[in-house]
Amino acid sequence: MPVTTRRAGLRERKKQATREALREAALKLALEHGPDNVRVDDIAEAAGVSPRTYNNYFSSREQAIVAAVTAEREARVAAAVAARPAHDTLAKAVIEAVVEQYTDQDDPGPDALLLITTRTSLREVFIDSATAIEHPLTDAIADRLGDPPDNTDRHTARVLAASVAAAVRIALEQWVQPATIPSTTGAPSTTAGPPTTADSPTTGRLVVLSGSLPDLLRKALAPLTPALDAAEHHQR
Amino acid sequence: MPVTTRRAGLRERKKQATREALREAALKLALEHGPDNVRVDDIAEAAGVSPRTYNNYFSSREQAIVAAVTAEREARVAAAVAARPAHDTLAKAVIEAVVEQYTDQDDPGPDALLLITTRTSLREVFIDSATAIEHPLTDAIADRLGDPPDNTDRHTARVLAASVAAAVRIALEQWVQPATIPSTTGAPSTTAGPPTTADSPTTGRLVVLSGSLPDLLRKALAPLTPALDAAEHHQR
DNA sequence: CACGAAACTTGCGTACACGCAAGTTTGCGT
DNA sequence: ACGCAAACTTGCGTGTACGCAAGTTTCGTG
Repeated sequence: MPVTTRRAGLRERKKQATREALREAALKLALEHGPDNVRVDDIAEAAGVSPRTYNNYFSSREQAIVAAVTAEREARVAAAVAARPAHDTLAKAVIEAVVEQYTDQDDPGPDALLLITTRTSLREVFIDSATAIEHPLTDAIADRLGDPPDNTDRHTARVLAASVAAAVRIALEQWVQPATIPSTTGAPSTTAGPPTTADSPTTGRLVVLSGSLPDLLRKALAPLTPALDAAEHHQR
Repeated sequence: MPVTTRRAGLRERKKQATREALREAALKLALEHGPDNVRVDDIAEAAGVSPRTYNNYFSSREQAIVAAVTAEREARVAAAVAARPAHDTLAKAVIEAVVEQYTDQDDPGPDALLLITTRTSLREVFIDSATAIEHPLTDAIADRLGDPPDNTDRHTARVLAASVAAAVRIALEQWVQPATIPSTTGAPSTTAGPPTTADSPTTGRLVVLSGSLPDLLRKALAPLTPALDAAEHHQR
């Protein structure tokens, strides 16, 4: 092994480079030509890989664009929880870590956010991206609860992490909500009819980000505080 | 309007009939020829509709098969919560309703369950089906909390419902888990490589349903009890 | 330093999802 | 009873997802 490979393998770095290239190419093209006028072939070409390779990294066209905005928040949230002082309540640690990581976003740029909030499919993927924190967060919470590392169950930690993820999801949902929607409460297949047309096609940026994200996050996480506290007290 | 149309419109009934026909056709064919040897065209043909219509009812091939097993559990869970006696704790109402509805399943048949647990893609859709209870459950919980009906926020109810859904999802996940998996902790695109091969292709029914579903549900829901209780007390 | 295995890329082929613009059915108002 | 509008179905066309079986690169090891 020559000194040229400084850290953690060349392979891994190339992979990350490709991933980032795809992310940024996707976002750039989407901003330039509009999200619907970008085919995966374009993204792949702009990133210098084959279209097939694109799908080795992202399983849908929207994921790449959204990934450019969310970057690797999942891992960072979990790390932030672990980094909170030990005397913090579990509830406080989680809430502060989440708010912190979603606030000091490395500014995706307001244009990128507009892009995502405008198109329904992008909104959905963006909102669902919150569930990605579930697994890392499970580890972080289990750690704080003092769970034995070999314990494969970790019921409580898993449920709490999933609940936190769900709360974050709801906060994001409210944040990017296009003002007041008509109805659309049921499952995606409730109406069944082909009038599955768009929501606001050329309405042109009427979406307003309702409320500040930190506030929404705190409000959404507040109801979970009792559960987090209880888990903490019960465990020790 | 002649007396022939007895209740709730002919249109609606036809739609439900088509939906059910598709569900059952999908399950039947999947059981006969194996889940991979069934194309949507086959399902559509067996149900007597065009392939295009299939996608007006289900947005993926797996959804129809899973829907045949889960039927309309979402709505029934919400109804069950509303039906619990008024003196019940919110926590108790929710837990009992969930357990009840997932226990007295109109027996999908063990073969159907095996089918779902065997194939990874089916497992995923099945597990995700738990999130469908979120919206009905939000209404039911908001109702019990005495939220004003015009209140469009209902932060607490939404978060609690989402958390319950997440807990149910985790219980189902554990229930259909194929024994002990190696790792697979990260997001679906973490490994990135095309070695995206199957998990247990011809292993032939080695999956064992670990533990009884009611037990798993109660264990998963238990950590949320404090949050449910707190919401209830705070609201009145 | 060379070699073999494992990881990754890529082209190909197939199946799928879905917008669109007809054509058909249902249901409601008059 | 008639007719129109909304709901639903369907064929078509395009773009997308992904298994497979090469070809290529990386990496550990003797």
